[in-house]
Amino acid sequence: MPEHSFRKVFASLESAVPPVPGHLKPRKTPVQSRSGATVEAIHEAVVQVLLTEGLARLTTTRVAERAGVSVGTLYQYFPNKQALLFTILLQHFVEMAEVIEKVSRDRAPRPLADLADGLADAYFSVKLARPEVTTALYRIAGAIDQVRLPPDVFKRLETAVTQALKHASDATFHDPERAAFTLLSALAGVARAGFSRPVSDPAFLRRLHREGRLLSRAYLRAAADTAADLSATS
Amino acid sequence: MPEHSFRKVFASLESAVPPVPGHLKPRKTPVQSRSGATVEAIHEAVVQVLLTEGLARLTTTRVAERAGVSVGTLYQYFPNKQALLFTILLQHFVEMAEVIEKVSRDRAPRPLADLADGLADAYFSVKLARPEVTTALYRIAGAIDQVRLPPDVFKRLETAVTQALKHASDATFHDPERAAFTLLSALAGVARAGFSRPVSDPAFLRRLHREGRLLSRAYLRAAADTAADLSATS
Amino acid sequence: MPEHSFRKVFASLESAVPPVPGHLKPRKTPVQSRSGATVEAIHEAVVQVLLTEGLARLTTTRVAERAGVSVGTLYQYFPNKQALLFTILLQHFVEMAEVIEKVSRDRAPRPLADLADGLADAYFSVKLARPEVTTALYRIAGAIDQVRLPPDVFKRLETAVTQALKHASDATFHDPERAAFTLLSALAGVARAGFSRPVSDPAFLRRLHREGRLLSRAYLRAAADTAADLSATS
Amino acid sequence: MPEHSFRKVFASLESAVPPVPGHLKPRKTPVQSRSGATVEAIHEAVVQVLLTEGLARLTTTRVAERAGVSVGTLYQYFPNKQALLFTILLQHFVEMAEVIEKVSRDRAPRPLADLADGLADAYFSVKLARPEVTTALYRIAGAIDQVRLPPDVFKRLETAVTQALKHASDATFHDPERAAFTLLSALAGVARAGFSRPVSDPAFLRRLHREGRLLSRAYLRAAADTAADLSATS
DNA sequence: AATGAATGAGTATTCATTCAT
DNA sequence: TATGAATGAATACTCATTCAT
Repeated sequence: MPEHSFRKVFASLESAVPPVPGHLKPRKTPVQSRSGATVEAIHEAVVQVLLTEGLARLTTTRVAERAGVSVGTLYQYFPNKQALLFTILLQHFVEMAEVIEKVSRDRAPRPLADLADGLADAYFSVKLARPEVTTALYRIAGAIDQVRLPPDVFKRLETAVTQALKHASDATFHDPERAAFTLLSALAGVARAGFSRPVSDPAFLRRLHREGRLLSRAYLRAAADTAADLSATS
Repeated sequence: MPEHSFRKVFASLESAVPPVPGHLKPRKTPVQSRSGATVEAIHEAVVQVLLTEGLARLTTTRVAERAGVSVGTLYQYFPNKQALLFTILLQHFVEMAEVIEKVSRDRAPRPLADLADGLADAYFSVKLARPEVTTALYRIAGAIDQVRLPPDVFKRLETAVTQALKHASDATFHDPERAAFTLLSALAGVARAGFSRPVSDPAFLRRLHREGRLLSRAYLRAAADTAADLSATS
Repeated sequence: MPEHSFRKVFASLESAVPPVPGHLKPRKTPVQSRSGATVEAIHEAVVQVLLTEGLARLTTTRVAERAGVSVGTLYQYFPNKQALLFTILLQHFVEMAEVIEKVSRDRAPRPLADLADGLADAYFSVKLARPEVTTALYRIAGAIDQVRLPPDVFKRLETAVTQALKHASDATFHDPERAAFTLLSALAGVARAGFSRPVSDPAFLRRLHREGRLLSRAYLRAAADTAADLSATS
Repeated sequence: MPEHSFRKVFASLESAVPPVPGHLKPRKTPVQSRSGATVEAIHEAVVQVLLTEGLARLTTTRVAERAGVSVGTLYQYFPNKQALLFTILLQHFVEMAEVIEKVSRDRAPRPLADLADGLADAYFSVKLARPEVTTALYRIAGAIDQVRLPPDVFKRLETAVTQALKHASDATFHDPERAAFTLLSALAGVARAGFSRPVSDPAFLRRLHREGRLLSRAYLRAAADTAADLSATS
């Protein structure tokens, strides 16, 4: 019985920032086709500028330029610079959550080892989908961590993993939230270290993925209520 | 035989930046006691400003003020603002390396489980020594991820862990560098996630540490050459 | 015989700006009822925005929004933002002139005291009709004092007062323009001071009016040709 | 017994703004001679830019340029643009207050007519001292009236006039504050109207002054507790 | 050595105005 | 005619860095 649930870690973030900070919401919903394209172009421009110029040189003007629009237009869709970064980070987290949710959803319980692989695969599939984008995201992270992402996003991720853990056919978790937190953090650490390099080498990234699997399996097996103990009592 | 050694991960950083970028070296070596005190005061001031004001409000003038010296004096010891941040980060890494080196140095080989705990303990002992400082360091990280730390520092850390792994009395590693890299990255991920919160709760930090141990033991056991173990049993 | 007529004061403004600056004229005369309504709505919107948001937040977009039309439409009726402010100020002056003209028009000569009261009453009746509008107008004043109102407007006001002074049955003015100028300026000063407050208190405004009367009577009596009267009696 | 003293007019301003708004205070007190000269140069530059370019083109950069310093230096002495305008306006009011205080201070009671002239003379002496500065001040007024001058300044002015009125040897005032308010407002109106012209003609300004005297005498005589009534009772 | 005043490039953001639809 | 998305010039303010004293 944990005196301080890991769920609190994320919960504590909630008080600091309202669920969806008003000043970070897009100003207008892009309904017209042109608008949609513009927003997309700006998104991509942020990534490009981040990759080629770095966070320090990421100015609103530069992003607009790269996107082929005027600053004014940029500000029509994003209330401020933070929102620019925020959006692409948020999008990434949502993507991640969706993929992880799939691991256990609509599926029969599976052996823990399978789940562990599934989680690692899900995690790295998103990270590896567009390596440059992932790299760009790590550049951003520091600049955002003040005005944090809406805690919902974190919670959703954590919950997705927690759910997956409950789907294990051959293991139970005393404190699944804690395990979910640690697993996610560890995978994040490995991914971050791997992507914190100017260039991403495909072969290296593949190995990174494999290490992630190894880590996932090993940690989860260790964190589960040891079967050994249970069988011993019988 | 890895087609792409993990050592390369850090080595690849070398090309981007000269080993010890000249413009980040302290301008004068603090030989006099007064100078030493000044540098120390500035160090501490950086941490304090970071903690109380945040990265965005960390200006050279403010740091100088807090340190009780003039900006001019600050620039006598640090060539630029980057160097200011750089220095305290570097110091942290050196500290970390020293502690990890102690794990295996001048010691007889030990069981892997012991080593795993020793490494996790070493890692968290540094992180938990001054939690606020650790928090401050994570704030910085993003800001200097452009001008990276000299790869030596990373390599030294990685090497320290690698050496420790070789000290295992009951396990061998096919690719100890890889294991060292993954272990360090995973621990870093857990620590980062734990400290990326406005307030650090001692109880939570203790649990973080315990999770680190669990992770360390589990991963290392899994990463070790299982084939050897199997042949031993036969 | 004044070596420098007070009429010149306003006349001197003429050289600076063409009588009715082309770029401030409404673009189209609102002949249709719909157009008339639109212009009226914009007028009112300017006042409302000014009152609720302040001059600094008076943007063309905001005015259009408040008026329930698009910016484009606004620009169909007003060539630029200046014109927007200009128009409502102009309207106010015209109103004022009309009311003051009534003081003496189609009326038999009256005692100066009566006229003085009449002028003050006229002046304040306009200012007090919609106190919030008056307040809004003072907010604007500074913003357009560059591109001044067409001097005609001032002249018309001054002339109206001058005419009234000539209607005095018991006094003559050596330089009625001068007296008109001073009286108008003084009343304007009192009104401005009174309205330059966040909130308008009805009781206070009533007293303001009374002071205006007192001022008007006192000044006009003093400014009238007392010498002539005295010599006449002797 | 007025149900709403005129003193309230100014008092009501007090609640809106703290006596000396922190963000308008000069950042550093100019102790060194160079600093003093710099501040003075900036002061003068504000006036010059206002006169030659107008309020709309009064930018901090432009002022700094005109003053022969960098923007940075300007901001070393003035926390923001408002403060720039604020300062010269404040200075003007202080000057005005000082001159008006002299009218009655250290003086034996005098006839009301003398005092009236004295007040008008004081008022216009300040306005006419540097006509261009006065003109510049009127341009500013509009831009400031949001963040008002510290009410102390107004009160000091009002008090000075009130005191003077009490020094009349041949008249008493039922509500001297009210009279002070009206007189000041009226004089301000006349001055404003006179200076709201591109060019100031000395001859015209002289006449303005004379009208001010006339107005002052006439109003004060009328506002005083009528001697007629008193003599009537005797 | 120390100081801190001066510098000025750099940046986020606004808003009047236009014009294709 | 009406719309409102797009434009981009303009501006207040900051802060790393220098250098005369």
